[in-house]
Amino acid sequence: MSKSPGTLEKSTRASSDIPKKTVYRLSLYLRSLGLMATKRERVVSSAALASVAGVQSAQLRRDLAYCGPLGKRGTGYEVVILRNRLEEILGRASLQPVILVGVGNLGQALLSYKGFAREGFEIVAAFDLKAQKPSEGRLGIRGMGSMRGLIQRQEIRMAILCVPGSSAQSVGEQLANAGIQAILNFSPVVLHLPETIAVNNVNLAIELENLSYFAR
Amino acid sequence: MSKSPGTLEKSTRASSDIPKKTVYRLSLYLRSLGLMATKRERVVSSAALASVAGVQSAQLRRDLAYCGPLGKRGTGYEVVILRNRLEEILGRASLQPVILVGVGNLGQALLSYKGFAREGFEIVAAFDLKAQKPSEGRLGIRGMGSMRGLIQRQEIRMAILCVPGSSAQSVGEQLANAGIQAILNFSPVVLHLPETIAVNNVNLAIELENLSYFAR
DNA sequence: TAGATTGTTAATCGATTAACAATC
DNA sequence: TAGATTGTTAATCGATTAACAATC
Repeated sequence: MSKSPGTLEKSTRASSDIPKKTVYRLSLYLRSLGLMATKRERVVSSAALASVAGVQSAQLRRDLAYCGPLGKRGTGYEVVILRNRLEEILGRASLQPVILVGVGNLGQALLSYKGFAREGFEIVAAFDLKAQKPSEGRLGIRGMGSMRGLIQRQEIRMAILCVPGSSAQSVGEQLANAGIQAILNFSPVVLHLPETIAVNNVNLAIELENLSYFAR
Repeated sequence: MSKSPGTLEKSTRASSDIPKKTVYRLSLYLRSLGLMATKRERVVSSAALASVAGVQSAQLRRDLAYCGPLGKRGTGYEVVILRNRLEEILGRASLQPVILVGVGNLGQALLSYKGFAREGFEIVAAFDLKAQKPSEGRLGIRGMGSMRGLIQRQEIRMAILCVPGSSAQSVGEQLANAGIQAILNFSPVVLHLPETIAVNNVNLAIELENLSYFAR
């Protein structure tokens, strides 16, 4: 998933020693813990947390083992302590600046989506072939020419890629050359980039097509 | 993912005998073949097609083996024939009607996204707590009360779920009860539904969080 | 025929799960 | 102490890859 991917596996490159799939599930656990924290729940067992996150308890314990010993045998895990530890590991402490490239139909939609900000990611700039002046509360759209400079000046690490398939590879290369480390790729092609660049693919058309197969 | 997913595995339930991950990759191959067909390429080897799709040639051949013998030894695969066969298997011949539930920030964005239609999926109705009259070229938004009836009258099989996490489980159950077979779930919670319902999860916040981990 | 490439089997790899000793 | 639940090891399962015989 997707993985989904659903769906399916979607990315390349391992950075630390935590397996990619485990890292993904840590995010899942983190969200479930957030829910429990707001309900003022103090401790949670691996069985309970696993059930909310939709995994097996053995898998959850194995995943958490990568984060060091965090639970208390016979009792379970302290919700807030575990949450804080996962936030630390996933690097959620800091607000991450992100750029968005390709402001067509989907790009426009994602620009106006407030869910990213809510989770600690700020879209600091948007780029497209045709630049546009900023307007009432709307981020301006810059021409592609200024992309490289901005990435380097502001030390941006992450990009959301929403350009058409026909230009995705070339824009992906520009991003990589400018120093971008990680790309969330919504374009409908597989990018061929150096292994040091992490790429997660989200292909909405394939997700639907995939579902339609399983819906008979 | 990509889940890819990125990222991760994202769905439940097997319908036929083709593995879920293979089905997903078949969609990937289909898109690469489309590209080649427009370039008037006649035949393609497993090595060439695999490279475009970003997989190993052995994996591609194994995936295609589920679709029956399609290639010619010593030569490769005929682009158009293979494409047609994959479309047939994935059930892309027919246009699939889909409903969208939850027209908040992201739902609104997806409603205006034209990529779905381009791939053979038509959003035939949208639902939200607050109904809205249709306007200039814009689909009307119906109240939740009319959802069940419409699903059953029009025999809708697929739904895109964009409601907040707090109501996702309950709306998911309503969809399942009304006869929906497959759900593309954008809400940030794991749905607990009967195994007969296929669910693909797309969690944009987790995708970004996941990338930020690998971007150091 | 010689060269190329498929379809398929067997080997490898990695991820999930079961089981249980450690221990709170 | 008795009961519960973790952390971890070993067993299982599934998916990927390498290798090659079949064959165009």
